[in-house]
Amino acid sequence: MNVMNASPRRKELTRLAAQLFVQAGFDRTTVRMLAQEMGIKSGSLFHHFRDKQEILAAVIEEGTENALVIARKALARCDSSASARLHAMARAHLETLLTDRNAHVVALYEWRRLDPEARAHLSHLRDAYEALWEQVIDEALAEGLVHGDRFLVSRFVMGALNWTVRWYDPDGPRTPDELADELVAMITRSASVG
Amino acid sequence: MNVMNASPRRKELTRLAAQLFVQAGFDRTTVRMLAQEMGIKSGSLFHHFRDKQEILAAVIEEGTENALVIARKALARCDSSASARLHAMARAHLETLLTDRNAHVVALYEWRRLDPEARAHLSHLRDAYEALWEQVIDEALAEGLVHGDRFLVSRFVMGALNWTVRWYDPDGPRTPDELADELVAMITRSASVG
DNA sequence: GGGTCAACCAAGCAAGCGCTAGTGCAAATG
DNA sequence: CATTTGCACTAGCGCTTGCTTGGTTGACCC
Repeated sequence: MNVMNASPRRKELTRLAAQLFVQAGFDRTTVRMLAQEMGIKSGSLFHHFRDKQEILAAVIEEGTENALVIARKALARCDSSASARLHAMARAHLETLLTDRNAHVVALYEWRRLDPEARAHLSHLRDAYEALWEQVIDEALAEGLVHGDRFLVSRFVMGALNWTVRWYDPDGPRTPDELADELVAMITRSASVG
Repeated sequence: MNVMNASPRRKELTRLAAQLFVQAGFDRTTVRMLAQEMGIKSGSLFHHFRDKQEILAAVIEEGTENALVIARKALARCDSSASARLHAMARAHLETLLTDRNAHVVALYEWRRLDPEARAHLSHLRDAYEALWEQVIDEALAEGLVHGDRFLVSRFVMGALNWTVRWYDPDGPRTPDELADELVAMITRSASVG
């Protein structure tokens, strides 16, 4: 068995697994389906992953890590105004959500199927990501760009953004960036009112 | 077999099923688990429901119907200003979401497990509910209470509200009504800016 | 050119799954 | 009274599931 390394083969298999998990759901995706999609036999799967659970964990882990990387890059790239940083985070969030869509849909909908150990490990990753958001929201509150409770605002914003995976059509008229800007506009027009 | 009637017994079973579906997920909830929780044997289950799918459909149907009823009542009760109606919808949404929580969590997370026929039927119910929202948002746009695209605003708002099932703690300091008012405040402070 | 090792395969086990068939029985119905 | 109906039972069929086992292949290494 191949322990927990990150071979290129494993990455490819993880990507394929994410796709199937989205199409059929984790529980209804059988190891035989996974193997067939990967062009191997079901037994061979367990050379790459300890068990089916580990495949799920791998999918979610990679998606969340990508989200973290992209958000940090976006923040490093923009200037330090609260407005710019808020826009950057919203755009980065939708960028990962919609390009790495499969992995994130799995993370959103199959989280409860993780066993306790995997959930604990991945919780830390997710918390690190959410901490970025709360930090940016804090800055926006301090500049008077938005109003309200820091906890509530960040929850509402993330809810609105994550919900997009249920209705957004990449072939439609709107780009993810436009979406992000619209949301930020919706909650920041209040700025000059106080 | 008991066709599709709505006996009180069946309602009670549906409520219990919703609870189990939330705890374990639809696919991992076996008919034996359902039967045990209901105090009968697994075979007897199929006297009340045609198959397992029908139990899922019943759970979601009842939750959505309740949501519709409560939202309509709330709109009928409040005065006709866009602000009042917006608050009423948000409060009604959180009221159903958090009191009928099990059914709505199932609707949100297990929707894809419905077979095509059930999905088609329930889609109409859900569309009727969302139409209420879009109507109220339209009125708010017309009064200049909120700004932006009607489609986007309603999606963002419903996303923010539905996301609450993931983090809201009924034993915490905030009431659902406070939550609803905070969200409405977040998107309407922009009113006097234009 | 023997040894190593990741990658794969064929075959199948034990457990659990949704669901059916056939029956018992008390209350409602004529 | 006889019959129907509603609800529950027991027993188990037929199938799928995640995973294991034991072995083969071919590329690379000293």
